[in-house]
Amino acid sequence: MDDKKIRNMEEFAAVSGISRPTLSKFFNDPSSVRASTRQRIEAALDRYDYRPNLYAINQNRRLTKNIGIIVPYLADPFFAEIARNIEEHILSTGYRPVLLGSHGSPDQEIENLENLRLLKPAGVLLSPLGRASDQARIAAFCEEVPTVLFDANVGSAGLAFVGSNNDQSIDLIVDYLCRTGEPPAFFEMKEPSNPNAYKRRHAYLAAMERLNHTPHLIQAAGEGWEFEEIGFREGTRVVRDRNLPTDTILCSNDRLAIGFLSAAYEAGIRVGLGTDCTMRVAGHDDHPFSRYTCPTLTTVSQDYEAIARKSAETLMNLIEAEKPADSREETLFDGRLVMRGSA
Amino acid sequence: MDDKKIRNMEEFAAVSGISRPTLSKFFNDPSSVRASTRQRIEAALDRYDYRPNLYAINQNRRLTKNIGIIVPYLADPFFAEIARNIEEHILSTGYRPVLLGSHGSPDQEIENLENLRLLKPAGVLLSPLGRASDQARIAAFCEEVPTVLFDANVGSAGLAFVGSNNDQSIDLIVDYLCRTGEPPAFFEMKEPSNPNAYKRRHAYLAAMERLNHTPHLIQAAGEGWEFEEIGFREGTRVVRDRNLPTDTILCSNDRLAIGFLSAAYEAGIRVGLGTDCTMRVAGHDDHPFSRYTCPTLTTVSQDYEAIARKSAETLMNLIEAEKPADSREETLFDGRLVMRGSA
DNA sequence: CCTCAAACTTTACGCGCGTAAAAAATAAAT
DNA sequence: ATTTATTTTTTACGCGCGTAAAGTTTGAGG
Repeated sequence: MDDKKIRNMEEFAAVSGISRPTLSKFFNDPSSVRASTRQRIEAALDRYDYRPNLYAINQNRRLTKNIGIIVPYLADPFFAEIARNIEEHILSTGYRPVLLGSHGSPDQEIENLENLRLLKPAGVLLSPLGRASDQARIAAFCEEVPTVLFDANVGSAGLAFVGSNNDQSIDLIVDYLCRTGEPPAFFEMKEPSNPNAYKRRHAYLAAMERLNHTPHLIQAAGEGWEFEEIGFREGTRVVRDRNLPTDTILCSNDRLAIGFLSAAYEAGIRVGLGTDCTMRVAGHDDHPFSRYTCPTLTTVSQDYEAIARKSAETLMNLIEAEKPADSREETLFDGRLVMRGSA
Repeated sequence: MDDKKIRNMEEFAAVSGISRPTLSKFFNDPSSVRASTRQRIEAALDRYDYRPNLYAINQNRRLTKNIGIIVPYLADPFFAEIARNIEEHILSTGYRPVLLGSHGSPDQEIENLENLRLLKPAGVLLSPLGRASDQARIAAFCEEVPTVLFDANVGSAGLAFVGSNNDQSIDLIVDYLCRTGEPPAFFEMKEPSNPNAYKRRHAYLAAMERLNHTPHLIQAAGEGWEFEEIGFREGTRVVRDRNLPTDTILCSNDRLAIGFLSAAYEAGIRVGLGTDCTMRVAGHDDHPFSRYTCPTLTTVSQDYEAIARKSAETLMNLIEAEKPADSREETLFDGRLVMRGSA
């Protein structure tokens, strides 16, 4: 590695003996130059360390190789995990992922969109906050930038949607719970921030009706993304009052269930399937922590990997195709029952 | 909002009646123009929506307003949380945070550094992987870009370090555990990836010696960042073998403790302070989930907010000062005992 | 060896903005 | 009203790269 500093493509052209336009072609797509030329360039590249100026490259492009990824809450391992998966897929296609978290705040979400717009991204993968989102501005953004929504739908914004099939997954676990014990009550937030929560509520009601059981909703007050806290608080109330028509609780998501299980433990109530247990609790999502709750949490898995892959693939196809796409594709992945100790 | 599209600063100068160089000054620092001029510009800004081209702005700058933030593992809520705090501080100073996660991979860590270098950031806040990190390349990077390390130290790279005082915090909890029951054994990974883990081990040994107790290390095999999994696996073994000289376990971090508690629960061992409990378990970090374990986890808190604030402030000071800094500042924050149900 | 398409070189311009220098306008103080 | 310091305008150049056009070289196939 020669220590001479290469300041721009001109200088690199001089030392490598390749003309600047050819170098430019190479950096945009190495396979676009003759193999022998590529080798000469690559040889020069590891003698002199030169990388094209990112800002100069993108200044004249209408679109860059950036792909924006926005998730509502990075401190939630579910989203951190799915974001990680998406990043990998983006990288493997030669694009550059740019990850932004909205911290549960609609203002931050809009600001993230604004900042992304300045980056002139080729496309965006957006998991919106949901109910709190500024629908109009998200829709406006989607008009300008090819955007695929995942996990949560907001109106019909975006070119496509990838999520999980709440009808199927809730049906699955309600069915399981009814087959193996008392039919479940449904534990959720009264005013969920996430649209999936509404779908799950309806799916629960429908499943119970189908099985000829009386549904029972337990709705916790509370705002924001501190689901464990809310689950704990309301769970404490539920087990104290003991006026449930059932011993089985299906939580709208695992984070609520984690809080609920903690509350049950503190109250001295044994949860699970053993003869000494007086309650069953199930969740939804297969959250990374759900295998370490006490007892381990029976839940329905969301296929993180599949959602990440499909979202990324769909976006890349739309970008490469360049045509405005004939219709808005919606892909829903089925959940899989994960039987553990709690139900 | 007029619908006429403004394509560049030239056009915005035309419609706003302000010359381009003055606009340029304004966008770099609104307070650098006369108040009346600023008002005219701002008036124009909300009639026409124009934002300067990010790439053109940065092309001619040696440094940008970007601040890189690299954490070893974004799916760990501890790092997600601290990153969120740092982002807020950065934003409040008018800089732009760029968050990158290394996914526990040294290669990814180096790649993150490379990518950041292309962004010409004004500075970087780096929480390195630790033992697995490519020390030489990190040191080289720190020579080029003003970098402040946090959470984990790597050699003496970087202009400053901000972390927690493991000596103090471990001392604190060992002292507490010894005062209130049997002296603790120390549960950790045999070859921890994080340098804090080594400090904590030594702090434990020193504290036990000071209190005239025989130390006892329980070292779990395993690699990577799946600490709960490792804690669960090794915890299962520990409670099965039952050959401990003590009923008290101090875990090197909360994530190990979470796994350990789960293992104890599965084995039917009651952990906590009650008369029916046969074991005490404590952790370290005050991980976001530690208040929802069963029982709730007694631990030592790391002051997330303080570490985030101090890291950001230190970096900003170094950037504004521009002088190469006389010495490498190390700031360690004390832990605070968080007494919950497990010990 | 020749042919010819593909790949490369040379030359040149443009992108949107930073910024320097000199001239002009404005605001504050005498 | 005049002086003076501050701010703005005018003019002009440069940054590093994309890319178009025209000319030249390369190498595969006959």
